[in-house]
Amino acid sequence: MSWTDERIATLKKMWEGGSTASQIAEELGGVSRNAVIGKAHRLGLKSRPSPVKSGEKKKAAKPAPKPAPKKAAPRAAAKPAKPATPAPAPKPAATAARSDATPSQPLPNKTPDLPKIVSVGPGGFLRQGPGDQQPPIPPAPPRRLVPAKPDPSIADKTSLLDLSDKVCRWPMGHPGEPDFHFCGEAVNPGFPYCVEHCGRAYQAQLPRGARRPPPPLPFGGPRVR
DNA sequence: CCCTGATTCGC
DNA sequence: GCGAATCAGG
Repeated sequence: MSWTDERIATLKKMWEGGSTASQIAEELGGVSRNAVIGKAHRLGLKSRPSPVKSGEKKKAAKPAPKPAPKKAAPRAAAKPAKPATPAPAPKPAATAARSDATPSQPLPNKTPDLPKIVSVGPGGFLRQGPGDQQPPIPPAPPRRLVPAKPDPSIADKTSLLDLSDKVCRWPMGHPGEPDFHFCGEAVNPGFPYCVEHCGRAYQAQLPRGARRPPPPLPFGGPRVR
C-alpha cells in the first residue's frame, strides 16, 4: 500500500481527531499501527497524549535481552552512549519579544475556577460538560471555498474535507469506502455533533458494574449505519 | 498481559 | 520514504 493523498488526509484527520494509531491503521487497511505512527511523524504531526514521554532517556542503552536475532539483520548495530549533557544556561529573563508562533502549549486554561468536567468521547476526544464549552479546537477548521469533489457520488455528502465546527462530524461509514462521509447536519451548539448524534456520543456514564452495551464509536467502532 | 505513542534504523 | 522492531509508560 502506498500513501495516497486521500489516505494521508484520512490519517491526518483521524490523528488530529483523536483516533488511535491502531484505529487509523485498521480503517486505512493494509498498514500497521507502526506504519501509521511513522507516517504521522514524517508528516510532522506528532505529540498528542502519549503514554511514554518521560525524561530524556530514549534509547541510550540497549541491554542484551535480544541476543538471538529473529530476522537476518539485527536492529541496532551499536549505539554509543551520549553522556555529554551540556547544561544549558538558565534563562529566567522573560523574553517578551517573540516573533515566531510557537506551536507548543497554545492552550492556557481559561477556566481555572470550574472543576474540569471532561471525559473521553468516541474516538478519544475530550468531552466537556454543558457548562464548560470552551471549544478545544486549536487547529483552524479547514476552510475550502472551492469545492473539489472528485467523486460525484458523494457530491452531496459531507466529505472529510468539509468538516468544520458548524457541521456534525459524525462519520457515516468507514474511511476508504466510496460512500464514506460525515453527517454534516448543523451541530448542536457547543458540540461537534448534531443533536441526534450527540445522543449517540454523549451517554451518561453508568457505574462500572452496570455498563453493558459498548458505546457506538465513530472510527473503528462497530459499524453504525 | 493489554494498550498507547516514540524512536531507531535497515531497507 | 517506509515500517518492523523495539522501547517505554499507563
